[in-house]
Amino acid sequence: MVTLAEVAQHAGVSASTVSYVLSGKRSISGATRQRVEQSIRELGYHPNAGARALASSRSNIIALMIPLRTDMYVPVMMEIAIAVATTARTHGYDVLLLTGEEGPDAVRRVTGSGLADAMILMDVQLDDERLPLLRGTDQPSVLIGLPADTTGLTCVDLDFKATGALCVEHLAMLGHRDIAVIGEAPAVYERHTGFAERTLDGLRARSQELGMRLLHRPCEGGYDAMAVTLARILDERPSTTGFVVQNESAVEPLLALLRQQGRAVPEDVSVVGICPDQVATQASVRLTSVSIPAQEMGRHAVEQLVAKLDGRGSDEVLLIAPELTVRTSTGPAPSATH
Amino acid sequence: MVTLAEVAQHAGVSASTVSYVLSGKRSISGATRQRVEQSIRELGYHPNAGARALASSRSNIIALMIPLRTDMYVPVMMEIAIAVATTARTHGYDVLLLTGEEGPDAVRRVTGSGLADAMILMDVQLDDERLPLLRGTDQPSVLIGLPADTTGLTCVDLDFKATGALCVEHLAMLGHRDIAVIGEAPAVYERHTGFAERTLDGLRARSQELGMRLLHRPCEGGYDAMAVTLARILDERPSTTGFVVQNESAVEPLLALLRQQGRAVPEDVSVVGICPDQVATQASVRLTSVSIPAQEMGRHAVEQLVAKLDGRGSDEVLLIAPELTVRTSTGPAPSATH
DNA sequence: ATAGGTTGTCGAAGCGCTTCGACAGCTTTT
DNA sequence: AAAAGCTGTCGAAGCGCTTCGACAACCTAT
Repeated sequence: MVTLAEVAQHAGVSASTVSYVLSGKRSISGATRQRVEQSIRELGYHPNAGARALASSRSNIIALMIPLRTDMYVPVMMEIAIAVATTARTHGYDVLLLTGEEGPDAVRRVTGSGLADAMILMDVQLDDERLPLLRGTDQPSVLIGLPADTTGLTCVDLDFKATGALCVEHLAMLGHRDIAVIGEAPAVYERHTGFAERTLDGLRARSQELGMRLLHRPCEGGYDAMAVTLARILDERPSTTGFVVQNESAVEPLLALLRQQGRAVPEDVSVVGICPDQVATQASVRLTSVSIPAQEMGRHAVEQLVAKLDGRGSDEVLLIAPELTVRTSTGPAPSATH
Repeated sequence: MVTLAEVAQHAGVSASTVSYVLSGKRSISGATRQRVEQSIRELGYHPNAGARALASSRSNIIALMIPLRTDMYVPVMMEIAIAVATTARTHGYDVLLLTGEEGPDAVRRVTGSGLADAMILMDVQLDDERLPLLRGTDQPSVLIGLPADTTGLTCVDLDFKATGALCVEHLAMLGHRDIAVIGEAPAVYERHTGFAERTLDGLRARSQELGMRLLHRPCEGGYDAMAVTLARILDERPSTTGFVVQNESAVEPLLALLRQQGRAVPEDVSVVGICPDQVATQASVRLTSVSIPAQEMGRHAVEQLVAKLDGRGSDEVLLIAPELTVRTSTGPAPSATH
């Protein structure tokens, strides 16, 4: 293991000079810099992370807490995680992966031990028990998702309320009057996950404003659960012509079931998805959808954090405006006179 | 920030004693231990990770390198990552998330800087460029996946060759003679990903032994790609009655297309999947499948690594025996006289 | 009673780095 | 020509922990 001191000796300078070459915190003459860089290369020197962390009280690590359960949005989580890791590297940070399992203890542990300089939390619940800890520490953090009370917190999320409204508007514009929402699994609502409730708010508020009738049914993913849910919906409200699907693992089952029942998409019923673009374009019908900007959220979260660590940046809530892409799963409502 | 020294003072012992209480590396009297533990609790002490790493040259971190691209097996990757993180925690380790993006450089960086004590590599290619580096260092590592040459390496993977054979055997037993394999995306084969080729080996070898005819076609995920591939297969070999699907994002499209063409599953054609159980049970037909034991692989990888770090353990290749679960997507081949 | 073991604790050295103050050698200002 | 300001470099202190050797204090055996 090559040390700073060895590099210094090899280059004929003092240890501190090498350190300053590395950090750029003091000016170094071109000649010296080159000599040092040459030695670093020749010796294959890598700064020791532990020593660096100890001396500077900076670990250059960002902790990312992902949910343990995989009952929703797995591809989204993965995309966010990858975006976080990639963006972090461009700023010289590495990413520590924490699972939700430890809960608040993980926050304490990471904060207390100086393992990470900052944290990103995913799968935030409306009244998340980790929040008091975040507020009580001076370690920067960013939430991906929105809790009930955001004071003193920095958050990024898709504007799910606007998303709900946008879906409704699109269907309204096409003349649909009775619409149904295929929601997330019941468990997601039970644990009060912000995005699910906010979407519903948006859907309800806008459909009321527009004089539409809306049915909301939670639904586990998969074919069987979807079959039951769809039957119930069509039984209760046979006039339903528009669907908004939030649970991405219900998308394909819904399309298959509709087909099976002889309901053509988009001629007889329209379907709008809230899902990553990949899901929308790979479905059996190219889905009109509001995409979930996973990458953007991950990237933004890291950049906020880096700004804070550099003393710039501040607490703020960024709600990304939803964008609806029209594909081939939505069309004019079948005329009522038909 | 509370330090060891403060705890020591508070408990009326020396710093080293506190350290030994924490590590258990020397025997400490019950009375002293309790006093120290009490002080730790009262002061809310957390050992500083950097200092610990520096002094002990152990970071208690395991690096996990996941693939950057998400063109395959996203849920599997996620499950492995979560299993790794969870298992690592039970052994006192944290997990550092690296993306494949940096390639071999990441290995050098982590090894050189002592950021992590060990690494787990996923998405290993037959002739992976990271392997020489692993062999050239004394840092323990485990591969999830199998390269061409495993000398000096520790690997875990599903026995994909046996998996291929098992799928063929199952279909053979049911009387199928002409079978088709829906493979991974062409890109996966182009970069020589071990598991894809090994599966194919197993499929080919066993079908030849059993006198079956086999067609293999790579296939991107999604409905459109699957439609093209299926049409080609049925055009070339209309007598095909058995399908083996390796690309999990082709499962549902295939089922939908078969249904659409009036081919009943399992009466007219049988389908075997190679995918996580969740995919198999959530499909529109409950899929007979060989499951991918993501959790088991993640857990085993960590345990191997921990064993190595403790001086136990050795290089070995663990191929997990495949298990085929019969569900409702396979049945006897339609009789030839029909 | 004495040599030889244990057991529990302490002090000090050091892990490899960052950073602060000092200062020599310049250049610029007055 | 002296004062003032830059630049580039160095030495030393110290970050918070682990670990090694030392050594009291006690417990066996002989």
